[in-house]
Amino acid sequence: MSQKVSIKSIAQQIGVSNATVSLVLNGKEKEGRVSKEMADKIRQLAQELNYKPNNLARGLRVGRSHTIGLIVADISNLFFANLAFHIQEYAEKYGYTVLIGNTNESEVKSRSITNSFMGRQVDGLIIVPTEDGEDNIKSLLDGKQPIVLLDRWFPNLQASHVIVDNFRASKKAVEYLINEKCKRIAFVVYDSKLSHMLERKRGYIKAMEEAGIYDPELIKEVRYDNLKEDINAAMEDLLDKNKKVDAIFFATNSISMIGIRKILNLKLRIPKDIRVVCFDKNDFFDFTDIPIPYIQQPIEDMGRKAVEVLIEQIENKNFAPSKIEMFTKLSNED
Amino acid sequence: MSQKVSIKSIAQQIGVSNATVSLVLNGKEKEGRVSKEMADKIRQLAQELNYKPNNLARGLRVGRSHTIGLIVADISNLFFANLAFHIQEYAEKYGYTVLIGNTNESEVKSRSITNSFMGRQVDGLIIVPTEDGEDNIKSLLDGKQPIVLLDRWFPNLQASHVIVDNFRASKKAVEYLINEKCKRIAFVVYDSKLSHMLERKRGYIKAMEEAGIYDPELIKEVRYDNLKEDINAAMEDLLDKNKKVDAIFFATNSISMIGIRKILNLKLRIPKDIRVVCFDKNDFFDFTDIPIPYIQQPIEDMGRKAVEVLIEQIENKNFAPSKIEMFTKLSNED
DNA sequence: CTGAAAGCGCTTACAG
DNA sequence: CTGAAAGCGCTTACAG
Repeated sequence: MSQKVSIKSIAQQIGVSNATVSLVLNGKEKEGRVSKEMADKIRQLAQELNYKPNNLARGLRVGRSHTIGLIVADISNLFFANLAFHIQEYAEKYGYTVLIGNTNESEVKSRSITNSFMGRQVDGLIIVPTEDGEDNIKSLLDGKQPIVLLDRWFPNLQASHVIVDNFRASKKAVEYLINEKCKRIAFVVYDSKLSHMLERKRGYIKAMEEAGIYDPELIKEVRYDNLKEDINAAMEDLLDKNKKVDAIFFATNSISMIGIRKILNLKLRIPKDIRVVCFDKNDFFDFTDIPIPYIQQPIEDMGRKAVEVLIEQIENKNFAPSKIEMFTKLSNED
Repeated sequence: MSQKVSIKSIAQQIGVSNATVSLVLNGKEKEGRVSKEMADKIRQLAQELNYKPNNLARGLRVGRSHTIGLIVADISNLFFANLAFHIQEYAEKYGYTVLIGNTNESEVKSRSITNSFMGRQVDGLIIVPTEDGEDNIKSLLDGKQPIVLLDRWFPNLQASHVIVDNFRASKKAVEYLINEKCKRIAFVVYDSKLSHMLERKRGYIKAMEEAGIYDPELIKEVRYDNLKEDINAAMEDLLDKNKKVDAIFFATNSISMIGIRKILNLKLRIPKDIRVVCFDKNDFFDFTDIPIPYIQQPIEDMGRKAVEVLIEQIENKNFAPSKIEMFTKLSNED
């Protein structure tokens, strides 16, 4: 029943044109110079009939859907879930609805989601790109599609992005450990060519080199699609007495999650036997006396900025790309 | 550029009608009895021009958007994030895209999301309803809108739902504690009239009564919008020596998260000083030697069922409501 | 085998 | 002050 109420049906009942009803219902009665009485009559009937505008039709007509697509690696990862939450909140504030897609770090999946979202006429995309995603992003850019990359970006592309100071953060985290007298600091990181991983690795190496204690053997690269096994193997290797590793820096929350569990399973104590620092926090940090300093990302601000930059682009197609790098801090500093 | 490729432009370039192009591109050439040559020609040009169908327009015409709305309390809560993940996966399998909204347990927010989603012509809704949501659900039902309630439901409404065996699970959890010789078992639960909370409370009371150890003072109700303070106060009261509480059953993961932290802050040991059982797990359970049995919900299956039931309804409007109650188990049983 | 037309619900020039 | 018409991109009867 109520589904059937359209501008047309209201117009017919009152005996007025569709245009008049549309004008009034969009609060543009002044432009249309509709009489106050008629406007009130229309509004009242619309209310009575419980009229709900069809935004699909509106979008088709005005060429804008007021929908944005958000493409993340995995919404069930806390980092992305929090990002998604804030992105939705801010998008809503600006009158946009958010479609969410999960790539699971697969570029094939990423493309199919992109296509599906484009088919749904999203006005723009916020994308956490995958490792082989550069070509796809490039063609979106070429097609003048408003996009903003999030968390990761491609140095060769003129795409807007919102990221954190991965190099600096990583370097600081390692320097903190060095300051705490650690000499053999290991680094567990994704085997990935993505910018954020490369930068975190570069920060680690830089700090180690400056301290004159860099040893490539202390870097362990793990694969996303074999994560648990790779991390466990890496940890067993690193924690071998002969390696004399006295600290481990984990490059992401998903890695630290598994890595720390392994340390505890091996009955090693943190920080007595080994020190630990992580990029990003995990929920469980709050539930333990174990001191685990971590690099804090400004998740809400990242989400907000991503939305704002995207909407700027949507509403002004000639907007120059915004490249935003946000600051992180170590959880134990002020 | 590429945005501009439509069925019409393809039709014009080839010199054929829109209908023919539409038929071919939808693989309905047999129905239209289009010649193989023409069909190939059309397909090829569509490919060359990188034609992407406009699903908004299609949806407007056929009266189905192939979009479903998912309304949860908070996507940054792990339970809902996991549900959302699986719901998206299954929805995609059936060719549906998912819109996600967060109510933060506010019925006002819930209504505004519902309205927004309806305006976007979702084909159906999967809803985790809020406390005062019954009226709103009822009117959706009256409007023949396909919906399925998730996690919580309203006994008085003929609405499809996917829930778990809250009463039984709760009773079993308490019986487990009783079996472990606990006598003063407390229960921390939301102050809520929602079905799942009432059932969990009923299960607790039933088990306590059967054992002849029920004491209303052992039940603490906490408010969603003052969660941390209420739980901390409740815990301090319960853990007062005079109360002799020897076990606590937490009714949700969000409650146990704060409650357990409080126990640890008070330097009490689990299970030595106090035993704990939870509804739902938290990430950090894996990172501690503390034994915390919890009631395991079949999250993926819940998501899958919700999608399947909804799509059944969408595709067959006369489908009778499906009321699905799924089994949980205690994490330490087989 | 294919075209012409109508219509989904809406908005926006244009005309009077 | 208001109406008639066109058109967003698509699909579906209908006609030939």
